[in-house]
Amino acid sequence: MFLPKKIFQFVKILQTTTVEMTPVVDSTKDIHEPVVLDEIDRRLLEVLKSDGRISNAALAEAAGIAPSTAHVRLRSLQDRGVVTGFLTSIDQRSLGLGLQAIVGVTLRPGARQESIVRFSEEVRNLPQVLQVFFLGGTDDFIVHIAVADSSAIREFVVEHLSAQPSVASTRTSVVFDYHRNGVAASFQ
Amino acid sequence: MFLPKKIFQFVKILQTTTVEMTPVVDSTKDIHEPVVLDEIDRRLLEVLKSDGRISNAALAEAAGIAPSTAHVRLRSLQDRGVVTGFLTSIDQRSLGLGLQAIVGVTLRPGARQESIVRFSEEVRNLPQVLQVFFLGGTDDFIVHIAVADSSAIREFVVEHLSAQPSVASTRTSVVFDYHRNGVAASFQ
DNA sequence: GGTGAAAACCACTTACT
DNA sequence: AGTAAGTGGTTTTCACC
Repeated sequence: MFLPKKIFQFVKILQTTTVEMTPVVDSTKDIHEPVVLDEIDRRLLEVLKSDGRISNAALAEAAGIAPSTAHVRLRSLQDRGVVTGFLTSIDQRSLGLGLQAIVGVTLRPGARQESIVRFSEEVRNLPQVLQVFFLGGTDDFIVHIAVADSSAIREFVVEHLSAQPSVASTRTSVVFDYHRNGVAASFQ
Repeated sequence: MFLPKKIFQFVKILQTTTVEMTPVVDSTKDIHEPVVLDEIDRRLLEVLKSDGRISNAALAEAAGIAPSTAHVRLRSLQDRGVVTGFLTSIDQRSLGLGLQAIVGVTLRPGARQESIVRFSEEVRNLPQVLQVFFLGGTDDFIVHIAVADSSAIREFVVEHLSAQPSVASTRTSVVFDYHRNGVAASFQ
């Protein structure tokens, strides 16, 4: 050994330290640390929930704080993952999609996990699809779609759902009325 | 605005258990005049759909038009009812609502219309409720809720759904995963 | 309907408490 | 963590094409 014993030990400590720190940093990505929201945060969210395009000045006034504070607060909410995006509510009829439906899908028990994953990813990226809920219960997932007419519903179900080997059955219900109170973030 | 008229029509359809969609479209009162969207409108909507807080300047550039034009266009889309609002997507866990569920509700055939109307209006304004779909099919409507834990699901179902005399049965499914492509406007 | 220019307005940073 | 002030940029109007 060319290094004195003391230095060798020191290096060892450094190596140990490095090895210990790395997993801690990595795991923080997955572990959801609890977000603490105070009264002002909640007031900001309450306003933003239904008016995502409000100006910072108006938002500040609604929450009773200075505009600069509101600005910092909102960015903090985004950084902490509380606010995950700003969306525009669009009347589907205007897009020529005057009919909405809920399709419940039951998968075959024997379906391979990989094919289910690939299938669900395909489904949720189809243009007709507004939302997909993956469930534990009777249905394995339900799909909320907007289409032009009833034949387009049938077309969607036959082409993209029933045709899949993983799918055991589907159950379609026409949406007669729809009401939304808030927008939940997609699961990460 | 809760538009009792529409609900009444919906209830009527349910009671006759005939899946007819024609009566739902109100042909007597406000006929929905067709909205014509050109290519620029569609480009604006495509951008706004997933970024409701984009600056007017950036929106204009994305659509290849002048900021002043984009401004007029967007206001026109709002005036014509194509864009019905700007919303903020909020992570429900941050609000202490770490569990989501879908509850399918079947109504008793003999339930009186008035009680059903009052009931549905109550349900859709509950704080736990994210969305309500009124359906023609097995379930009469389904409710998407976000709550703190599984006991809160049970509490919600028992207190606000099962307790109602109009309700014949409920079917609850826990949401394991959720994906949203766009936000549809609540039916008017 | 689309645009450029001007005025009003706002976002965002900095310095300070 | 909150605020006030400043500046650089943006929204919004309007006359004109």
